[in-house]
Amino acid sequence: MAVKDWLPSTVQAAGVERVLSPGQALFRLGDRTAGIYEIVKGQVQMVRVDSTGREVVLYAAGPGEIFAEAALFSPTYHCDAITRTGAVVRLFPKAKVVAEFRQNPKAAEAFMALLSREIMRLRTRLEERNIRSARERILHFLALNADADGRAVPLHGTLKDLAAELGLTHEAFYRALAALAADGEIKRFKNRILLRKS
Amino acid sequence: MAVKDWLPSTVQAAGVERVLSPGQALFRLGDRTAGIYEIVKGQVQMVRVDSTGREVVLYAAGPGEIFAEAALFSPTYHCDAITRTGAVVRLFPKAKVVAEFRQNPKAAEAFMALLSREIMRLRTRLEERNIRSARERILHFLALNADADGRAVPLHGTLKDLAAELGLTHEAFYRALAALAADGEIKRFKNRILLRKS
DNA sequence: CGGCGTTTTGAGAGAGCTCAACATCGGTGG
DNA sequence: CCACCGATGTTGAGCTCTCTCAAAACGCCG
Repeated sequence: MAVKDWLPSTVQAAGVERVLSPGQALFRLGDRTAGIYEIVKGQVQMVRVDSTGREVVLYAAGPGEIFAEAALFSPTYHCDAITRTGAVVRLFPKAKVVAEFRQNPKAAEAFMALLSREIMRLRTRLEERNIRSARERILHFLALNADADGRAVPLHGTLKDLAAELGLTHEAFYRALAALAADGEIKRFKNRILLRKS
Repeated sequence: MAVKDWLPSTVQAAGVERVLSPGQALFRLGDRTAGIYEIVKGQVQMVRVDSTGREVVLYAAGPGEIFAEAALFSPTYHCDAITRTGAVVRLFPKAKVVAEFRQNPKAAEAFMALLSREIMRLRTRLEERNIRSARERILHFLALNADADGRAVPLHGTLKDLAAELGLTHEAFYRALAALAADGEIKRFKNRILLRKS
């Protein structure tokens, strides 16, 4: 998922960092596409303005994420990218990236594989959201994020972040977690959760 | 989105149709990957079995959708694909597709562009689900699916299907639609919805 | 120690879900 | 042509679950 794992070093070297202050736009709808971005720090929102002038958020990207991949295949951007809180991003120039893909099928394949995996991840998260019950949604997540042994689930960010990723308020999430622990379905630890043995 | 719009005709010609009866598996976890599939009719679920033996649905793909793209870049499948209701699918053999990508960078780029667009669509749908209110979620959808004029939204499947796509029960969806129409926010027609002029 | 963000628990209200009944539409066959 | 049937579309009533607002305990870091 991280850029360094798939982008050839020649292209990585061409990455340019840019610091954005709160409220600043990274690009606007109609701008000529510069390349793809990786978020180093902060958050960037993809925003479109609808016919009534209201802002519609397409997506909020966070640290480590790559976004505007579609820019590689379009002459202009199709939405605005704005950071509310300020952010640091790294730009990989379109020309470099596309040239690399053309002369190096391996790199192209690696990129396709990356995109495919991202699609799968997104579809899974979407399916997750179809589960109404907080309890069941959490179990769905845990089942799919368990280690090889199928029991230990490593936790990365804070629980609060995880609640947001699951589309729950943190209160509902904490309560459901507590209930699962009380029922013996899970055991909670510092940075991981253990699922009950079958 | 449809296969015929991006897949080179040489590869398209290699497509093989297959009819699945209800409950039948298209492939199983660990099977050698055969290629990518397009769903012609019916529905196919991607399923993984968790450590407790419970089935966890990763994704449910419907007519017109392409799935198992990741199979192109992996020797084996990472989940089961099963149809509950029966389905017709078309298989595009991995070897043909990959060979085409290697010798035809244009085809590879078209595929990357397709994947990128799918990612954007999925991210948008995910963002949509973060909107709790049925009314606001529907407005979000309408704003982003309006025609060039920004007012007319064409409807494709049934309203019931749309409700499911938005993650709402059809009742809640119908009610919210009725309320929007009553408030003059939208006007409903046979196969489209008109948004109120700004 | 002091301050900030996370984690936790409480109480209440509201929104959407569930179950249910009915209307409407399109297709099928007598 | 009409009766029938299934699926979609629509509305009602009640309930449950999550959200919201609130407050407090906890842990971490300067």
